[in-house]
Amino acid sequence: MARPREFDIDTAVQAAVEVFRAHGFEGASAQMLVDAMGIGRQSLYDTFGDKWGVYLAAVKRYSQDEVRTHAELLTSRDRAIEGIRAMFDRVVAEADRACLGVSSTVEFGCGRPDLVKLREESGATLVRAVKAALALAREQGDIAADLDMDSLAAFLIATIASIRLAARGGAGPAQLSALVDLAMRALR
Amino acid sequence: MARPREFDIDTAVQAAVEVFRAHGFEGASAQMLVDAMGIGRQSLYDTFGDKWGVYLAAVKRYSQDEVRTHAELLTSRDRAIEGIRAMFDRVVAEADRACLGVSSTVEFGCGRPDLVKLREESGATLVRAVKAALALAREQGDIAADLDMDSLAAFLIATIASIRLAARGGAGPAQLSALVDLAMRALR
DNA sequence: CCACATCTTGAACGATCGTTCCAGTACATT
DNA sequence: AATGTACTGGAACGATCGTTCAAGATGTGG
Repeated sequence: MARPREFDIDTAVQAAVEVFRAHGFEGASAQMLVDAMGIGRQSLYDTFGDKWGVYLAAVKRYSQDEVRTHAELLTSRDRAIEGIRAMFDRVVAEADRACLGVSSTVEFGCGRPDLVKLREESGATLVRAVKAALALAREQGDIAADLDMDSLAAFLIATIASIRLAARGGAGPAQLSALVDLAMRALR
Repeated sequence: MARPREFDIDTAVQAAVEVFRAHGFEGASAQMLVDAMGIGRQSLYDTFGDKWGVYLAAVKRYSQDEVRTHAELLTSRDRAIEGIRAMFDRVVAEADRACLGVSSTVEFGCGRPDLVKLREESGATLVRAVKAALALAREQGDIAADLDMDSLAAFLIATIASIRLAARGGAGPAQLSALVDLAMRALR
C-alpha cells in the first residue's frame, strides 16, 4: 500500500532515552531529538504526536529495561540476599549516568496522569520482584523476621534512588558502596 | 545619593524560592518570577543580573534555611538519637513540598561550578552537624561502635533526599515514616 | 506501469523565552 | 530647591521554542 518506514522505532526511542537522560524534558529541544534520533522532524511528529509523546515512549522504554535488569540480578544468585547486593552493585557501577525515572519524578511529580500511570505499572512490577527476593532471603535466614515486607521493599527501592541522587550530586563509587552497606545493614 | 529600593530583597528571594521549588529552573519563566516577587522586571535584572542569578540566590537562601533547621532539630533533644529522629520527622512532615536542593541536583548535576560550590558549602555545614550528633549518640550508646562516621553521615543525608524523592513520587506519610524507621535501624 | 500512501527535507509559523531599551517618577544628598 | 541616582512599568528586541505546511522523493499494491 504505502512506503514503509525507513528508520527503526526502537533505535529511535533508545536515542531519545539518552537525550532525555542527559537534559530532562524541558532541557531537551525538539532539534536535539531530531539530531540524536536520526529521523526527520516530520517523521517524529507523525510517529509520536508531539514532544510529550516522545518523552512518554522514552520513559516507558527506560523503565521496562531498568525493571527487567533489576529483576534479573535479583534472581541471579543462590542466596537471595546476594541477588539484592548484585542489584545494588550494578546501580552503583552505572550511577554516573542520570536516571530517567528519578529525573521524571523530580521534574513532574504527580502532575501528569499518564506519567503517573507509567510509573505505577513499572513500579508495581519492581515491587513484586523485590518482595519475592526478600521473602526468599527471609526463608534463607538472611533477614530479620520481624520486618514488614512492604516497607522493606519500598526502602530498598528508595535506596536505589538515593544512590543515583548522591551520584548526581558528585559522590564517587566508594561513597555509594558505603550507602549500600548501610542500607543492607537495616535488613538484619 | 539615590532613591532607596522599595522592595525587600529577602522577601523577594523567598518568593523566588517558592517559584523554583514548584517549577524548577527551566520550568520557571521570568514572568512568573516578576509576578511572584512583586517587583518590576528591570529591578529584577538590576538586582540579580539575570535569571541564573535569581536562581543562585534562591538556592543559597533555601539551603541555608534548611541546614539551620536540620542543625537545630539535631540538638533539640537530650539524647542525640532522638534529635536525629526529630530531624527526620520534620522532613517527613514537610515532604509534600518539593525540595530545591534535590531538584537543583537532578536538574544540573555537577555541570555548573557556582552551583556546585553552593552545594559544597551548605553540604559541609550539614555534614558537620550530623557528625556531631552521631558522635554524641555513640557516646550515649545508641549507635554501634564499629560504624564509620563519615559514611554514616552521608547515609543519613542521602536518606533525607530519598524521603523527599519518594514523597515527590506520591508516597504518603506512613510510607515515609517506615523509611525513617528502617534507616535508623542501620545505626545500631 | 500507474497511482497512491508515506517517506524525507527544509522553510516557515505563531508563541514564548530571557533580556534590554526607554520614559517617567520618586527619593536622598548638596 | 536643585541635582542626580535608581527606582517603576511597559514596550520591544532577537533567539529559540514546539509545531506545521509545502514539495519532492521513494517504495508498494492494483
